[in-house]
Amino acid sequence: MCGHTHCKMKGFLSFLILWMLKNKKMTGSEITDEMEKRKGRRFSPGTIYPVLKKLKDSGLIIDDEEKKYSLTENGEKELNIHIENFFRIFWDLEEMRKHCKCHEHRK
Amino acid sequence: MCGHTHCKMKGFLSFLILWMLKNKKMTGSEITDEMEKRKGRRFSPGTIYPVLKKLKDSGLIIDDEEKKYSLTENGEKELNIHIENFFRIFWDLEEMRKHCKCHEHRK
DNA sequence: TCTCCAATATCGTATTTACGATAACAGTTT
DNA sequence: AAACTGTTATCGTAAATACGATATTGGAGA
Repeated sequence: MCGHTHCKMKGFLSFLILWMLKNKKMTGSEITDEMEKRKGRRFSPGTIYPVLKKLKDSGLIIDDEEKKYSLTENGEKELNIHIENFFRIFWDLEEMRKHCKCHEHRK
Repeated sequence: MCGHTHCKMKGFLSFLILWMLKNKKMTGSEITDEMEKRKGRRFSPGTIYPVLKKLKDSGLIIDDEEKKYSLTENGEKELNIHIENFFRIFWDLEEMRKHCKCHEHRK
């Protein structure tokens, strides 16, 4: 997939994890699977779990006996802030989408 | 602006610069100004100019006598790839926007 | 020409993000 | 209990991204 390009756009993994957990409790491996669908490439465990640990230590997510993670109240607040920022930065997303005629992925 | 949060979401600066240049020739300082509007915070010159240099060295952008940068053909191609990837990763943006009732920033 | 000023550029470093390898752990099956 | 398997977790390191300070450049005006 995605050929060799120059800007790698690192840096929205924890944001996406928060977003995914907003909709559904998930385990680490479920998160890994879902991320793969989005990115096209599989993140290594050495990427996912440290992020989960960081988010947990920061009090943004918690896990239950089954290792299913979900958002805390703070996590929810922080997610909202991030979404706000995100749409301020990318305020012209619609134009961008039109530009490349991006056919809805995954509908 | 944006209070202290945990995930910093670095990593879309060169992407955004390519996108901005798609629409309009710009100088370094114009790019800095525009980025400030998006991010809410001013990037330091030590951030902007190295990125411009990298993009130029990679043949994605060129500058004219007036130091106005614009996309090359390769730059255009690469931008399109990035946009494709972007919308695959964030395929559920609409849901996200609805979720936070993000009032359109900036018209 | 000389001075001033903003824009541009570079340097060294800090921080963040991600990787690969490997280890610990839990549940199943034999 | 022992071996197997997939998930979870940690460690050290590499790469990407951004910062702050500083240097350089190129006019505009005195």
